[in-house]
Amino acid sequence: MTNLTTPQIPDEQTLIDLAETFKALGHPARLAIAHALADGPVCACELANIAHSSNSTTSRHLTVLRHAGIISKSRQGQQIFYTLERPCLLSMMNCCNENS
Amino acid sequence: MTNLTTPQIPDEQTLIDLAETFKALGHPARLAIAHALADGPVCACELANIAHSSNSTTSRHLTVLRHAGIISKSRQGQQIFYTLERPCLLSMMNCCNENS
DNA sequence: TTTTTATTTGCATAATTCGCGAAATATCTA
DNA sequence: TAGATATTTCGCGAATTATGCAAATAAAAA
Repeated sequence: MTNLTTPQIPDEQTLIDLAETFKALGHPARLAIAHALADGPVCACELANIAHSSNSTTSRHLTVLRHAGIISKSRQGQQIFYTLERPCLLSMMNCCNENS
Repeated sequence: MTNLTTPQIPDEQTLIDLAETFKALGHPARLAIAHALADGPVCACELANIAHSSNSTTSRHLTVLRHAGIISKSRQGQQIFYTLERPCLLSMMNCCNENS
């Protein structure tokens, strides 16, 4: 007895977690940051330029993205490098861009 | 001279539009609504149950999703039916769910 | 046309988000 | 250890978002 319809709507906690991820991507600066990381890890200082925001604001954006599991951080000497943890991000962005 | 690296970060307006889409999906109730529409159009009255919200709140959620281009509306008799305009939504949700 | 059913909007309020400067931390270097 | 560099946290005002009730709209039915 197979089910050909769309799966049931996810349970509430799953929806909350998913919403957190989408919400994290729901800001131009954070989207720019995530996009920039598609090429590989980048340090926080450079990401502030990419986000066109102050260091403090950028740091907050990075925290939001990290809490959503979209990026991770690791120290290398004086600098902190951020890494994209969601390789499918670019295809997601493309999907949202389509006109149909 | 091909470019093997990730494309340039989208221009500001594109980022703003994309961010609006992700932001629209950044709420559990709206995510539940969008997910429910994957099977086909559903009327507003039923979506209120799915969203576990009042009619007025649900109506506002629907407006947000529609303004982001994620859903569309059409009247059928007394009811208004909403239709998913982003078939890739489910795969996007799966992407965000992966643990790596 | 009046009534009923479905949906949206105005309003008020509570909660959240955004952004930056200043202060606090952490690590490296002299 | 003292100083320089990189990053994060704090404080706070401004702007935005979320939510439900009640009123307003829209279209179908009587």
